[in-house]
Amino acid sequence: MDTIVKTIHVGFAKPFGCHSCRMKKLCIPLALGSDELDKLDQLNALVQRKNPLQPRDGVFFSGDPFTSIYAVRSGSIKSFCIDTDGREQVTGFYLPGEIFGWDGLANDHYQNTAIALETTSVCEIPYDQLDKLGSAIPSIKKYVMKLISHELNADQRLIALLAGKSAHQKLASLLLSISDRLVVQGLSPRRLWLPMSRGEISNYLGMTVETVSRALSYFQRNNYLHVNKKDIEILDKQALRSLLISSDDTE
Amino acid sequence: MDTIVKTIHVGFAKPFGCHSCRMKKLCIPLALGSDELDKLDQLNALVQRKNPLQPRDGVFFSGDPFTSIYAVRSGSIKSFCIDTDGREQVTGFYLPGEIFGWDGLANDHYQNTAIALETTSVCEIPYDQLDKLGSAIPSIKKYVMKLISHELNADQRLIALLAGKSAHQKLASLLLSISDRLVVQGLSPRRLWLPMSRGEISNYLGMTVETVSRALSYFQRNNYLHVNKKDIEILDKQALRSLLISSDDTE
DNA sequence: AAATCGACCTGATATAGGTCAACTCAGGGT
DNA sequence: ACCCTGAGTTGACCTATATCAGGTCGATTT
Repeated sequence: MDTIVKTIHVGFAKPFGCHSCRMKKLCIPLALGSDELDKLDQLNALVQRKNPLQPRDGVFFSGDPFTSIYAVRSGSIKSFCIDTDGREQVTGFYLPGEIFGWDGLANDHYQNTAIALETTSVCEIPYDQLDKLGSAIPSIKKYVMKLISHELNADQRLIALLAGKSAHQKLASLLLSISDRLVVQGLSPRRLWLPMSRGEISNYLGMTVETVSRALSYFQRNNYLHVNKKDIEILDKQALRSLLISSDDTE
Repeated sequence: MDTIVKTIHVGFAKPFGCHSCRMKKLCIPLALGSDELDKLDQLNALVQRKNPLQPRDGVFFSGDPFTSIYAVRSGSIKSFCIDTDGREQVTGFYLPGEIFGWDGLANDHYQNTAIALETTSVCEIPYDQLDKLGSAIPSIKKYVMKLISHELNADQRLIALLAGKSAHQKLASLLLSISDRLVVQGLSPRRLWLPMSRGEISNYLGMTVETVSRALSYFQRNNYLHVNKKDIEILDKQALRSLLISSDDTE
């Protein structure tokens, strides 16, 4: 089966390429203006679709030479680094249509390790080729800058969250963020499946597993959510949002 | 006086340009390889040296259209954003030779506000011109990417700090970071002047003023530091470092 | 089906750091 | 010289969250 797919891929225009990818509305092809859609082939040519990853499989590891950025096609990715005292710090979760791997740019080596949280497929986009394409197509170049800068903004939002918010606020913020990102994929904003463990959530948000668990129970008790393991249904999105806009955390 | 300086600037090579800037070893000119130093004039041509800023003066404000990045020439800058609940969150401090303003790239508008912490002079580098120069000089383009990516890495270090470290560790980390950054300026790593208030430090590190104050007192009691208002002398750098590598926080 | 294991939840207790309040000190204005 | 004002420090107290210690449940192995 695998070899058949490979056979089809090799050679001419890839039938399963960016053209037919259900993420094309979110991903790099978005860089192309409507008058440049003919250039999609050029973009498509440099994207390497990888074999599916199993849970815990790595995409790249801290210290690896930086070669490429990656787009999530399906599944999900967590990235993390090991800080000075050997502790693992989760720095991001990436869902379908999202791009990761920029952190390697500064030192030509990835700072983070990126692993699959579930069965996941990613597209590899070699950076030097993307860069060349950027020189030829200004809209690509501009879009690349935007993607990086977007990552910067995401990190700064996380900084504000970690520096200033309570456990309930942090968790509400993460759930709402995931919900929003499911919406742009065309999925329901109410039902969500958390691909990461409680431990990974707690690490990302700078708290303990117990606190995450208790916060989820609290949200459930107050009918903000219905929680069933990693399956979450948002019952009262407004309540979660209001946790964030005021400091009113009281029941 | 102002007009005289302007007159001198206009026309040919600027006598106070990048050539003579004492930060040129740290700043954008670093992008040029030794065989490209003749191109420094091109770079120099697009840099606009601004009049000195007074404390609290803004360089740009959240929401302003993104036009330029900025380099600190002397003095210091803090950048901050206002998050969902109206709270101010400090996202960075910038010392001489450091570049700020990248966060505007994502939305063509600055997300942060940047203000001077003391009497400060900055150089404005219009982004579209820098970008054009990048197309002509590959080393510039590469360097620009590195600068942005550096900012990403800095944010991720801050995330790890905020998510996982104690108050003592956070403060030690900031002090060591500032010390390191003074060294690259050729200044003493032991004596430092903190241009920001205790409140700004505490906000940046996600804690309260009182805790910052107590942590400084603790460091002083243990002869890690000598503290005199904003004047800090590092007496035992190794002790501060060891706070970071193990979780051994005990006296 | 018994045993093992890992992820998650919950309760009891401890503590780091937040909150509140008082005080000092250094400018700056009049 | 006097009062303000705002930044910083310190102490007393309190609370959100960490820590510790069992539990439950479901999946996997034997």
